[in-house]
Amino acid sequence: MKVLVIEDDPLHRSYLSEAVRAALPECLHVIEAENGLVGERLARENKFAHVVMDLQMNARNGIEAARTIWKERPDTRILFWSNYADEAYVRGVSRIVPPGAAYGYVLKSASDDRLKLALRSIFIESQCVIDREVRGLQQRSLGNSNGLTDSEYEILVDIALGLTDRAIATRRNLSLRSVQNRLQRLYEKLEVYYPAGAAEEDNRFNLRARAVSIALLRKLLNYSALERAEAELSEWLASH
Amino acid sequence: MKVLVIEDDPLHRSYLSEAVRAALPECLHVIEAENGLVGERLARENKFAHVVMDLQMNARNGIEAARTIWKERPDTRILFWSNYADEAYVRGVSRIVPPGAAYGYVLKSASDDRLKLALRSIFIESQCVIDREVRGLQQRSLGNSNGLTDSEYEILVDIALGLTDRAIATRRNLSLRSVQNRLQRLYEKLEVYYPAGAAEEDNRFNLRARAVSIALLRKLLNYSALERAEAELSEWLASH
DNA sequence: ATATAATTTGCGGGTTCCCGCAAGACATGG
DNA sequence: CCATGTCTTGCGGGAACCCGCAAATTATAT
Repeated sequence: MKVLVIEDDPLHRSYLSEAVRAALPECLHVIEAENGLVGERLARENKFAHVVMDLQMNARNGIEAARTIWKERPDTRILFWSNYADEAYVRGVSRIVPPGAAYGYVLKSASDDRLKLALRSIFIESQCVIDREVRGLQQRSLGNSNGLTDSEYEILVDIALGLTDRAIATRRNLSLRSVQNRLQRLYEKLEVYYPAGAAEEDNRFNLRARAVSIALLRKLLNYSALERAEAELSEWLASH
Repeated sequence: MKVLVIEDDPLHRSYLSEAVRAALPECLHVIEAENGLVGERLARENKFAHVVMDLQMNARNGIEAARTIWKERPDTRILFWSNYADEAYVRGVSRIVPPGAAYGYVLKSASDDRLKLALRSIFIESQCVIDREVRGLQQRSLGNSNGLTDSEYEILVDIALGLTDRAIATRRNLSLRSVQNRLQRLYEKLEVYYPAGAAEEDNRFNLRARAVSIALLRKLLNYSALERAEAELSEWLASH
């Protein structure tokens, strides 16, 4: 068995390699990559079936790397090892995992044992291992209670990118009014209207901008999500 | 000499303590804190004059911690050891450093030697040591060339928080038109208008929202800056 | 002190946003 | 089949945004 470790922090990288070697004595080779780009290349050249990677990396973000790896070999088993359980990350991962693939999401704050157990479960038993905290987010985002639906999340990203209603309408093939309709529901979900005990008559807030602000503060959005969305947008803009 | 180390990642924390001990043999005690809150408390109780800390921490962000530490003892020497040189961080630090205080800003990607040299320069020689990359940002943000002035940055933060023009006007003691004036200049600086070779007639972008988006992508703003601004805002809202 | 530049403010208007109302489209289930 | 619920679309209008123009104020420099 060979395992590819993709992580840009040197300390974390060596810790992770050590953990892999300890948890998987049957693992003969542990190869390290210091960012997503190198990771993608190594995965392609050496046909790794087992990968463990960070999500937040400078050169190329973990979600991007995972997407291309999975696109080329959908049966690759990937364990995400991240500092954060931002909903933006969790959504990003859920969006790209191929049907039936085995993957895992473990927080860096987890204990040594949890990490090693996860490594064995995923790479040996082909089982999905999702950190409890992360699991909670997934559930909540499915069950409507205070979680955004896909269409609401989509339009949230669109206004965060700075698109006008009209631009969103043409991009998503909707009428102008539908876009505004979805925005209304987004504003309700995000509780933009009366920010927890404020005055009633004066709207201090620009709803559109406030929605983005709240989403960022609640970590429904983060830098990496914006970055990906921006890339998709410029792609779409190019094809008019 | 006693040194206080504030860093929430265990691996980085022990690495940092080790570096301090190696660079400063005259240092008798190295005390560790695992987040900003604990760090503040220890600094207050033990009257540390030498602190090295991370900026991005969960419980309480490094900038907040540094502000309260400096407020209580302005002669404290603080070395910031951060993963990122986001302009948002650099601005945040510049804003709180007391006049004449010795401080440093070193990136985690710097070599062992650079870190140790910085530790000695600041703690022994009382000299400021700013990473070259960070220094570059500071210069650029002072020299107007493509950098935002303080008032432009201020209004950027205000629209990122989701305030209306009117709300900004009352908060900053300006007329409505002045607010919009500043916004115009902000939009010019951020190049919101014609995004590098797009169509001429159709404005796909909502300028206000796009400005925030661009600022986030360029790291003029980040989560921690937003968080601080939000705290200040709710304080101001309370006092009407 | 006077010229020059940069900010601030008011006015007016075109555009976009925000949304109530109401009618159609679509699915799900009895 | 109809009932019910969710989603979409059009219309219309009030509010907010964006900004050109021009006068007044303030800063900066020579």
